[in-house]
Amino acid sequence: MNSDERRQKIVIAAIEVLQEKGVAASRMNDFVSASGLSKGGVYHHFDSKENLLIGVLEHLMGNVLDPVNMQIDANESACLQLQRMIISREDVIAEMSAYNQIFLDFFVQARSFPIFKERINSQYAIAHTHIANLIRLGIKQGEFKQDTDADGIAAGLRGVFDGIGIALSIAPEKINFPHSAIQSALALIRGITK
Amino acid sequence: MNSDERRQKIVIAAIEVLQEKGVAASRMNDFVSASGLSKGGVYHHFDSKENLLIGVLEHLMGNVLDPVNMQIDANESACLQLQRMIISREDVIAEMSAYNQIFLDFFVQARSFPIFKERINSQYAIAHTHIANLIRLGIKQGEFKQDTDADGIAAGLRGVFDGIGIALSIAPEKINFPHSAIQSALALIRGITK
Amino acid sequence: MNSDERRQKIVIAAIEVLQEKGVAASRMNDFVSASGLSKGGVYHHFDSKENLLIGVLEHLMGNVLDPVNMQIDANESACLQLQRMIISREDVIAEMSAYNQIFLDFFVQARSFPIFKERINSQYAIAHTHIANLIRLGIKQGEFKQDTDADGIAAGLRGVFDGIGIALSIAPEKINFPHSAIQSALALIRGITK
Amino acid sequence: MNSDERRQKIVIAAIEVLQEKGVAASRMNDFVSASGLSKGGVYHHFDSKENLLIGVLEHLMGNVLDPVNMQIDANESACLQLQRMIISREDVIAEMSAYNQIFLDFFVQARSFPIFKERINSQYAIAHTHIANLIRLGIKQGEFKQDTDADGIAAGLRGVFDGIGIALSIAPEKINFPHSAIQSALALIRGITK
DNA sequence: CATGAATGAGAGTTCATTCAT
DNA sequence: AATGAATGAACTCTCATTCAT
Repeated sequence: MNSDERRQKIVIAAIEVLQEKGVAASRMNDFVSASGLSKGGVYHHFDSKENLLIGVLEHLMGNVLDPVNMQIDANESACLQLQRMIISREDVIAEMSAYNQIFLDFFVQARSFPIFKERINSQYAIAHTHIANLIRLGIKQGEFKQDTDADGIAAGLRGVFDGIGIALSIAPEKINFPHSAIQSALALIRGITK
Repeated sequence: MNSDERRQKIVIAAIEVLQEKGVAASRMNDFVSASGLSKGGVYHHFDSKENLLIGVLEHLMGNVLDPVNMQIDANESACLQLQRMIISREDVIAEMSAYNQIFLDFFVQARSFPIFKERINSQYAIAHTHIANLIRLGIKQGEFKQDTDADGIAAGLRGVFDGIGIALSIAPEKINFPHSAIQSALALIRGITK
Repeated sequence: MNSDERRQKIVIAAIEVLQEKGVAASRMNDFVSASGLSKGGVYHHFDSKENLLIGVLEHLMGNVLDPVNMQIDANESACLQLQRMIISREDVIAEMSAYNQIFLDFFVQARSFPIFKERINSQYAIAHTHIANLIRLGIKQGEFKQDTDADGIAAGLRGVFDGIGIALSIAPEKINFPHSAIQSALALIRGITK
Repeated sequence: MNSDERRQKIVIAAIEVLQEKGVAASRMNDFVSASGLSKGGVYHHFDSKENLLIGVLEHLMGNVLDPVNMQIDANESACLQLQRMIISREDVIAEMSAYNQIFLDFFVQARSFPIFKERINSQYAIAHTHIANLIRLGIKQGEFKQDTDADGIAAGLRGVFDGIGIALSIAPEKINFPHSAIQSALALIRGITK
């Protein structure tokens, strides 16, 4: 098994640990046990816990979040583009359900791990700016109300998914995921439509 | 100073620490320093870090979240009641802005502190049920679309506030809090209105 | 209640704690709670934990061990004097049963509390010397075997009582206290009799 | 050095500490210093102080107490078997002299460490039952007096050794160990012989 | 490449004692 | 005399990281 494959395996094992225990409560030993390697073996591939967590973050961001179409077509309805983005991602969102808590966790931990902060922020900023720009396009096109707070609504849209994630972890029997999240997001967009 | 006053002071000092460092990175020594007491002095009032954090949680839940009107008037417009709840809480929400991150943090940490989970869940469940019931009332009254997913939208509403909180911590210059959160929430409600 | 009475009450409450928890595991707070006074109240009467324990030790040694007749009559059978000492103390021994563990505990702890050591040793030495002298008298009188190791047998006699105490705490259903202890002690004396 | 060897070394170093300071006054740091390892090094092999003490207890029980012949020959004189057991163990007893205090200490501490209690009790019960059974055999064979209290005498025999241990720690100059203990034990047996 | 024993700074907690009231 | 909040040194234990093998 080559080095990249080993790293991949360690990261995937670590994700399982993180899902079960959360970022703050996961210990290097937990990652080591889950990896099936020895302590030294893991450290051979990731020279610190921080770097392993960054590896996890990049794996998640690369494999789960990446395949979003970030192109804006200024000549097409912004509303349709937003809806398409949300709906087309139904499968991605379903897949994300398992990782949603880890993401939220990384977000929260980012405050005390400056290196996470940087990476998460830039990733977050890209998505946020993309959505806010679509909303601004919609305002310009006259589809959305003139007084719409593009950044506020963009943040709210993101929050809808986090909120569903939280609700899922508290009362899973009440939440139909990802259907609920998509319905809430679409309702939010409807709410800013003229 | 009597015991209740002192506990209150310790909790308030701890909240400042938590705002700055987050739950996972806050050490008992930080709480001790912030309190102005000695280590033993703090332990005299809270016999473990966990209990101090529970004290913080209860203080926040009692003082910040409590004063919400949980009465439902079945003869009044559900939509108006929802809007009033959101708008009337603008001052509470503004005050909460400072605590929003701590709440989210507690949510995330709840996985590794089962005692938090219990308390947060029950509090969360109360608010969630209240909002979902209002939405159901609106559906019955014919104000909201018949196919509205009451629990999903209720979770989404909650998420809007969390999402704004996250956005605030990442790009505070873009977010006008609490205005953005309220606008997003109102838009979401508009989106389910017939 | 005057000072002496208060001290007495504190000591008696402390003895109950010591019986339940043992010397090493008993905390000043336990003594305080048991006394019914406040922390400051107990410290008013005993200015340290060590002094309180010494108070307990002296109470036990004065009230439970004191009333032994330490007179040796060189003209009377040493064997009879020894037997009388053991038998006449049957009631004291029965009463002691409750305190036996505390005594043993103090003996063992004496190693790390030099101030106990001194008091316990002197008390122990008095009893040991008395018994050893009676045995020596018996050797001289020709009642006991010439090669009897007076100090060894004296220590063994003491040990019989400690041993019964240990057995009591492990298998109380098998031991008829103080009968067993007295029978063992008498057997030991018989064993050195010509 | 492999794990078993290291554990052994740590235990042996700890025994020296316990001999010097006693169980209650021995700190983890003392065991750490004595071991020559770091704090973490010791904790790598024993995950708590309690487990290290259990390791000590088992080492002592396995290495010092184990090699007693626990066979009873119903066709041989019980008295001879008892005497042989005591005398043949002279070397073991001499070796035990150094450990006797630790044993007694563990007995006393057993009250506050329930896990010790269990292990000590079972070990104690085995030895006690063996001796009591030998005494009962002697009664049946007509060697010992009919009214002999087998459990009481067995406990007394054990006590003789503990008592000598106590006397040793208080007045070592007077006690010829293990000779005294053996003489006392033999005298006790003689005392129940017809 | 891989192992796992070892490190040590620092975490949470305890507890005899003090002292303003 | 009595209170109990407060002190702080000392305790047990944790855990990311290192390094000889």
